[in-house]
Amino acid sequence: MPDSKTDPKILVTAALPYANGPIHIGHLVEYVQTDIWVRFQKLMGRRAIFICADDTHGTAIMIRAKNEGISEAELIAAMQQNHLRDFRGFDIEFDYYGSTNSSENYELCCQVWAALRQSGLIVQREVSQLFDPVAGTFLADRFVKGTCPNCNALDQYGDNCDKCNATYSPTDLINPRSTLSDGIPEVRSAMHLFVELEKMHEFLNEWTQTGDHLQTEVANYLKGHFLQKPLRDWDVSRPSPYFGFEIPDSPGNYWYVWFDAPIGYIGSTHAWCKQHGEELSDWWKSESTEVHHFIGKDITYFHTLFWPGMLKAAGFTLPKQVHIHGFLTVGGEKMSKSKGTLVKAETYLDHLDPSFLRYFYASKLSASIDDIDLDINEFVAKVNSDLVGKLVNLASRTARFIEDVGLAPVYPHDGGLFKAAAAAGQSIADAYQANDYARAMRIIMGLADDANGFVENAAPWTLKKDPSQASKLQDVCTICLNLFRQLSVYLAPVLPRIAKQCGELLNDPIVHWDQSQSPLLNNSVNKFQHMLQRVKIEDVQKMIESGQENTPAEEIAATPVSLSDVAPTLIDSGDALIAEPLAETCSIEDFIKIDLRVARVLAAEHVPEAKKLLKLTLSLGGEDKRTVFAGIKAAYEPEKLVGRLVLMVANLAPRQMKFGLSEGMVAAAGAGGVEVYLLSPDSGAVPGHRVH
RNA sequence: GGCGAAGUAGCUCAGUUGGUUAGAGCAACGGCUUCAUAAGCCGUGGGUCGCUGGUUCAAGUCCAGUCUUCGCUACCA
Repeated sequence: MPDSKTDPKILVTAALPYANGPIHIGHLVEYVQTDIWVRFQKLMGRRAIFICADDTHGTAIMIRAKNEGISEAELIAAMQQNHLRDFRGFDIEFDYYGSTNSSENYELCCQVWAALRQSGLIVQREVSQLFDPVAGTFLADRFVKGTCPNCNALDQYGDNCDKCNATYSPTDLINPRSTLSDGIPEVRSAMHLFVELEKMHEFLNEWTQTGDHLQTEVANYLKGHFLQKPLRDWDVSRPSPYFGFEIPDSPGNYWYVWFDAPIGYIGSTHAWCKQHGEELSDWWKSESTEVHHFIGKDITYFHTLFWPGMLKAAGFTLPKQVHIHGFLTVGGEKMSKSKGTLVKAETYLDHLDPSFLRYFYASKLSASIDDIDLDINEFVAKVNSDLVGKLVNLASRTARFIEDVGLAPVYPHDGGLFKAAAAAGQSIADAYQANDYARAMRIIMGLADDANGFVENAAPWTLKKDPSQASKLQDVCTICLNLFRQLSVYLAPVLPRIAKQCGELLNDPIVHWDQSQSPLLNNSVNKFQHMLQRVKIEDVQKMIESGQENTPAEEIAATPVSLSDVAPTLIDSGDALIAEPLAETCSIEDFIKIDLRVARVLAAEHVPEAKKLLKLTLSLGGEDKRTVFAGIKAAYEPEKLVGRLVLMVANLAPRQMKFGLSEGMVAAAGAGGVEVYLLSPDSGAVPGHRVH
């Protein structure tokens, strides 16, 4: 009977996926990484639980539900089913998968909130924030530029000055401008609640810089970025309307989604506890619990400063470690929808075996926060060569020789192979524990090489031809299958399906790491069945193409039945609109002020020092030529632009940029970066035509 | 701009506290084998360890500088 008060317990979380979209292969880096770690802990016989949930609150969910004509509750319920199905498909095995929109989570939020109040960390104040009347939104500091009030440097951001390092409020800027619309922001005020994080500065300094809670590069990042100056107050409330939990002692205000999302780790644990007759305090207020968070580097700030601060203030168990990973790139580039490389979990599963991706990720993951790259050729080579050629082949080439007689009763002489591989178990385990799966895979595949070399020398196929060698044949195959089983144990965290198949082949389920330390004898051997198909590069290409061809309408058809059931009229996703809400209504007079013209690209060139800009020369016909700097470098090759027609804002006031004077603006849609799509007129339009 | 990280064979990467002719896998090439999912085994070729300088008996490994690449740059979810 385990004593939950004193036994060491390991609580593992992965970041909560946002209920605003499906899981894709980028997300899966983290869930696979975490799942491997948890499975490893369990295989070692440790008490570990894997807790996760959907992150369900916030403006984006609210707007999406509205656009789809369904309630938020319906939206997030459908999305959770979608997520759970994808995770199951990849053998991600949660002990509990909840929702931040649960009664348990609300209860915990209230607890944490009360503690923050009690510690005197919450302050309330009117926030005078710049509001962009053109874009119809409040402006974050980075979206306001103007003249530094301290040194009068031009073109400085709303929070601090590059030139003199002064920090100030965006409302202090001289001649502020919205970078969204170039409109003149106006000051509006609203009541907000803040956590005074600076009061925890000393604690956070110590927690982040000592005790191995973080990778060193992360600790350095925090030190260099945040901890050298006072920590800003954290704005944790949003005024109505907002989809979330209303703050009990502040009616009309809601907790900002980033407040209740991490508390979802605890809320979800609470729900699990109720199911299993456990006490929440044994897990989240206990010296004997190790809390491990796995996250991507994009949310470092929240998990390494706000979150430990909140936990500390509320008296919960602090994380033992926050394990931070990098992003996934495909073919060395950021994943992109238009290139088809932003592959949804569901699309992947339509074409390929989940074990491939689990193994591939494992072979690339280390404790570093560097990005990992999925190169299609490497993926195919690795899976076929390592998994099929080396690993599965061991069983495939020997099992059928001893289907009749089974494993030998005594472990034969194998030249020390099994013993050596058993000894390697410790370094493999160490590598798993340290998140260095790549190292673990290297060691394991080295052992598989040795095993295949043994088969080659022992040549069971020759022994088989001589009936007097039957016992020798049984010995050789017993050795080989035991080496295979040993590797299957080592790989069980990564490849649970192979472990299961190995257990079935040899009539002995793999349940514990220690099974790698002693051979299995005297068991019958079942008829060998293929364990993994080889992967064909055409299948991978088909997967990419099918993602690429997905028009928005098809995309909906590919989303779960439950979602299309509740929103049958859905055609396009609301993502784009959510990302950038509609601007304020404008009059026809306002619109007429903007003179849009068709223009031809006469020349296009790179600006060597600019990260994002291309220098374009545009013709409006006749002698009227304009130089325009456009932020489309990531999306377009200059050569391919020359000659084509574009739309330009022809009467925009010229703007002095670092690299020269820009005399207009080219019209384009998309989120920015690689996702930029220039607009073109239908054929017939000529340079100089005005757009009405 | 600031900060963080990386630059080692064609590709992906190992190289512990500085110590013999710098390693692995994949790819290439040559041979062997046929039990196995055209899998396996043996062997060969290929690197002035980004560049420059320094410390040292000794540097891929430490120090300084420099170049290149990538990522992050907070009230975004």
